[in-house]
Amino acid sequence: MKKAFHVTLADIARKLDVSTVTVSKALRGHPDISEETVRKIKKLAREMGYTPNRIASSLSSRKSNTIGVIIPKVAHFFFSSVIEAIYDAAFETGYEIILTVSQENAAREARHLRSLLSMRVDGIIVSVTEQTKDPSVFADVKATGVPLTFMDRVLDMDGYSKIVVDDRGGAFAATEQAIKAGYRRIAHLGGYQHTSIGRERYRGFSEAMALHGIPINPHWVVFGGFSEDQGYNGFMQIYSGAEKPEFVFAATFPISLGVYRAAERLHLRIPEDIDIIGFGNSGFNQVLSPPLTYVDQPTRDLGRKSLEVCLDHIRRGPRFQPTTIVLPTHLILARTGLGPNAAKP
Amino acid sequence: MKKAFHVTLADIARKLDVSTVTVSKALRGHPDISEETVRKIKKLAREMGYTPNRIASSLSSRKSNTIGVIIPKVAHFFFSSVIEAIYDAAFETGYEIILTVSQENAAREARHLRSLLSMRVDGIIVSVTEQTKDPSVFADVKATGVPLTFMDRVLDMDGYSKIVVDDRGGAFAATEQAIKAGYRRIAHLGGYQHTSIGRERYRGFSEAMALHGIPINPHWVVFGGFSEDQGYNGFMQIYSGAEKPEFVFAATFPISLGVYRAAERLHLRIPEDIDIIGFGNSGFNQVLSPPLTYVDQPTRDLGRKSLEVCLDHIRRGPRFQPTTIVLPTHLILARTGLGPNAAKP
DNA sequence: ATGAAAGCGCTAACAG
DNA sequence: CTGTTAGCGCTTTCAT
Repeated sequence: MKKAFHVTLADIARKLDVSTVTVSKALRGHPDISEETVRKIKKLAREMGYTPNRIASSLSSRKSNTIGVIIPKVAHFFFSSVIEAIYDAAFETGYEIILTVSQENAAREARHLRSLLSMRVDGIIVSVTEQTKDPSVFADVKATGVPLTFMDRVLDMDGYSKIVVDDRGGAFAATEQAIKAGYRRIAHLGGYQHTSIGRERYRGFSEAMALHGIPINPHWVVFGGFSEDQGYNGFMQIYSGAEKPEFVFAATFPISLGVYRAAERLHLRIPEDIDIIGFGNSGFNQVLSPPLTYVDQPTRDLGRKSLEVCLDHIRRGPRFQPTTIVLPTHLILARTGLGPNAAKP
Repeated sequence: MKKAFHVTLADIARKLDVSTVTVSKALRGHPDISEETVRKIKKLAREMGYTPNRIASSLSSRKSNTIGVIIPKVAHFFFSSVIEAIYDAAFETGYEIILTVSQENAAREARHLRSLLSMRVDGIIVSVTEQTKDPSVFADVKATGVPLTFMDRVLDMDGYSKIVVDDRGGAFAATEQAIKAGYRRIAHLGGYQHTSIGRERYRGFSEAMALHGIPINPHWVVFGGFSEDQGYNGFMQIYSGAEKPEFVFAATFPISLGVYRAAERLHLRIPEDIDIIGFGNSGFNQVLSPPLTYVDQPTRDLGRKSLEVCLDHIRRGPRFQPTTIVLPTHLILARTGLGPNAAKP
């Protein structure tokens, strides 16, 4: 046996003394062919171990039945959870997913985008990196006419749909919860302000502060990225100041984790010395020590909805009207004793 | 503008009054073409926004430059971490990954396998589901000549490589650690015994028990699957018996989590009432309450190595000699006080 | 150094 | 119902 062997339509056609077209139609369930022939063809195809060549089929039909996805990370609960939902939804519709991982690197993101275009995916779903500022790469996609859907971390471009969660509302609720619990010395560890979620979460935070007439201490606000290390460093920076906060609103789960680590390092007890609310679940927020109160994001809905909208765009073509969908977030209280009163009885 | 517009080699050729062959060669850096022409062609290609059509290229060249991957889950630290490593390695080599997710479902796994074959991937990496018993689906792949590499959860078939971690050694070390700490009433929450990792981890466990002359209490061994719920149920079942263990060796991280949940439910303190060692990291084993001692798996190495071996198989073709690579595991002690003596001073 | 010819395996359009 | 004719966009000989 040579390199790789595959049975073709022609192989089947020859044996049955029919044309490849007949075989093609029969196998795809085209109504043209008689039941009798269909049965014979399908049987032989199975016996010969026929595997349709999707590459040839795509070239000919000018559609690949694939959706390209670009995300910043995989090994994070949030993204892996969204991805899993996208995969489940795609499986149901028969589409295949071409996933690419930008690793929070804008240059890599751009390369993946080109690659997906090269692979002639029928649509693209992208959650941009934390560095992405230049929308021109995405503007190029427009010239190709390939539908694109932004998810969670979006760019402000028209012509494309955006599926996001209610970042501002979630941040507002978290901050307000802290205020209502009695905290006044409130810090915020946020993401970069050029990212949509970084901006929106900060906005929710500051709106809640303003509404309750609490001034924001600029030394207590750090926009240092979404990662655990950045959360750790950010908290260290804040806590190295003369004035110490008693509460932190962390913009992502990894940031929260960084705060936990920093607190341990500084021998601060949570929530007695420093209390915290995070954004995003990890699957074990409840098992952390202490359990972490957080803003829950509907990750599965995000995934499913993104794919749904993307497919819709593909099907409708140019007639498609881009939409922006904002999915609700929910504050999940991990423990009852939040607040300075509860903490220091 | 119509559906989707893409510049072709012919478009470029026409403008420059050369043949498509020349353009194709120039763009691929074929030595045939003069520097002069190459420059002109590349320049125009860029200006016209040419994106090579990989589908056409694949059909023609009979290689897709893609690797198919089948894994049981994404939203789990272990798998998402392995995947991320595969993606990084693939990015460096210019291969694209076609990831599929079986969701621990053997039927779905089989469908994904066919799909990958249809997409004419150049190689396949698979970690089988916890249900997978029938190797015939994978035997079919052999007829196609497409290289396949098993990863972590493997099937015993020859002709294919296997990249695994030292499950038995890790399980042995964990169990022995417990024994040395003074525990005797030792339970095991394991995976199904028809899976490679379920078997190997149990084997390591029983070998350690045997070596130290500790009889295995059959009521304290449950083979109930790898998930959190299954861990929870398994522990509940064990603990509902008359005799209670004082230590559990959990075969996966989710199982450990299930034990944490069950312990909380039963108002058991860890480690005072029930101590535990798990298998696999989650990224926050240290932040759990209490921190979890565990057998660490080299997830990134698993991913990189699998891709490496797969590419090797592709390059060498039939001359390739399948290998089995066993990567070392390490016991990571989360706290010093493991053991009944430490726990009850 | 360049190009003409011949397909890769399949599907769309149209005839019969 | 079935088949013929033409490609899809690219690469691979093999001439020139």
